[in-house]
Amino acid sequence: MELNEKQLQIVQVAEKLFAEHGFAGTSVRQIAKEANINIAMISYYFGSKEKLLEHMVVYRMSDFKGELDTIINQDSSFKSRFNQIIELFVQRIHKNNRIYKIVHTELSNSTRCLTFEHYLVQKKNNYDALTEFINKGQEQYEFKKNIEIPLIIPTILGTYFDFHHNQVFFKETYNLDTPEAIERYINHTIVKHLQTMLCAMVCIEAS
Amino acid sequence: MELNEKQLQIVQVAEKLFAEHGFAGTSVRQIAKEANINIAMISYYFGSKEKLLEHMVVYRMSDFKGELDTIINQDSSFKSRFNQIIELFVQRIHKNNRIYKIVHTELSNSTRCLTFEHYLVQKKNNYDALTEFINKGQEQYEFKKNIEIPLIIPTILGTYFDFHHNQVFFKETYNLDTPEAIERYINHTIVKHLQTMLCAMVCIEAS
DNA sequence: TTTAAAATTAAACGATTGTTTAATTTTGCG
DNA sequence: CGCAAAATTAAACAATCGTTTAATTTTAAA
Repeated sequence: MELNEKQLQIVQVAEKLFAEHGFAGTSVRQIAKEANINIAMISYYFGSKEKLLEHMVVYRMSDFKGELDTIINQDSSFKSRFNQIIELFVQRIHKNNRIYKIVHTELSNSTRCLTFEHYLVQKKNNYDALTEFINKGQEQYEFKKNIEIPLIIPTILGTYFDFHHNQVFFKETYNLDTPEAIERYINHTIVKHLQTMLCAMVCIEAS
Repeated sequence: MELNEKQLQIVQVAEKLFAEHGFAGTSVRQIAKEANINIAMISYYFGSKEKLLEHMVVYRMSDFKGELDTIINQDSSFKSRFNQIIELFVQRIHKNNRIYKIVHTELSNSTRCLTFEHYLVQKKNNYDALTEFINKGQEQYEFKKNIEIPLIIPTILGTYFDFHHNQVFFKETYNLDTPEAIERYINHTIVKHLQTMLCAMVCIEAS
C-alpha cells in the first residue's frame, strides 16, 4: 500500500471522521474541508468514497503480522507468553481502534458490499496462531483442556470495545476525567483484568 | 412509552434498518416503504427521524428492570446465582441486540446530540445491582477480592458483541451454517465460556 | 524555456436527503 | 346522518449528497 503525502492526509482525516460519525454519516465535503483539499481530489486519488474506505482498510491492516509470532517463539513460560499476548492484543486494538470500529460497523452492514478480505485474512492468522499456541500448552499440561479457544480473542477485543463504546458511561461513573486516566485504565486495569480472568480459565497452577 | 399499532410497526422496521445500515445509512423513505406507510407519517407521529430514534430507545429499554433482582434475591449459592446472571445478560443482549448495536454506534457519535439517558440509567442500575451482589459474596468469602467488578459486564457484553460483529468470520471459520447453529452457539457455547471464565476469576472453590 | 503530465480548482450534475404543505380520506362520536 | 378530529396521501420544499466536468495552475523533465 503506497500512499503519497496528500493521500495519507486524506486517509487519516477520513479515518477520524468515519470512526466518529460513521461512513454514511460522513460527507466527502467534510473530509475535504478538514483535510484542506478540494472535494474533487478524493475521486481523483481514490475513485470514490467507497474505494477510499477500501484503501484505508488495506493501508491500516498491513503492519500487524509478526508481533504475535515474536512473543509465541519467545523462550519463557506458557503463562508468561499468554499474558504478553493478551497485552499485545489490547495495545494493538487500542492503537488502531478507529479502523476496527469502522470495520466492525461496516462489516455487518448489508449495504456495503466490500469484502474486507484483508481484515478477514488477518483475523484468521491471529486465530490460527493463538490456537496452535494454546494447543501446545495443553500438550505440555500447562494449559487446561475443554477451553473454548475461539472465544478468547472475542473476550479480549470485546471487553476493550464495550469499554470504548461506553466511555461516556465509564467516565462519569468511575471518574475517568482525563485522557491520561483513560490510558492508564486501558493499559493497566483492563489488561490486568483480562490476564487474571483468562489465566484463571486457561492456566493450570502449580500447587 | 405508549405506542399505537402503526407507531410500533414503524419503530420495529426502523430498528431493523438502523441496525443493518446505521442511522445515517437509513432513509425515511426506506422505512416508509418497508413499513408500508407514507413518508409523512414518520414526521406526523414522531416529529423527525432523530426523535423516532429517541422513541425507539425509550421503548426498548423499559422492560429490563426486575429480572436481575429476581435472580439476586433467589435462595441459592452465590456461584449458582452468578452463573444465572451471566446467562441472563447474554439472553437479554441477544434478544435485543439490534437496539444495543444502534445505541453503541450512536452513543459515541459526535454528530448525535441525544442524551440516551434511559440507556445510561438502565446501565447504572445493572452495574450497581451486580456490584452489590459481588460485594456480598466477598463478605461471605464465596467470592475472591481484588476483582475488577466494573469490567465483568463489559466482558459479558463485549464477548457477545465481538462474536456478533464478526459473524461473517465465525460462520465460515467454525461452520456455523444455519441460524439454529448460531443460536445454539450463543446460548450454550458462549454462555458456558463466560461462566467458566468468570467463575474461575471470581469464585472461591471449596477444596 | 518549452512542453506535456500531474495536480488543483470552481462549478455544475442529477439524485437523494429529511421535512412540510395542503388536499383528501377515514374514523368515530353526537 | 352530520361533522369535527385524526389519519393518510401525493407533491413540493430547500438542502445536501457523491461524482464529473472542463478550465487552470503547478510540477518537472527535456
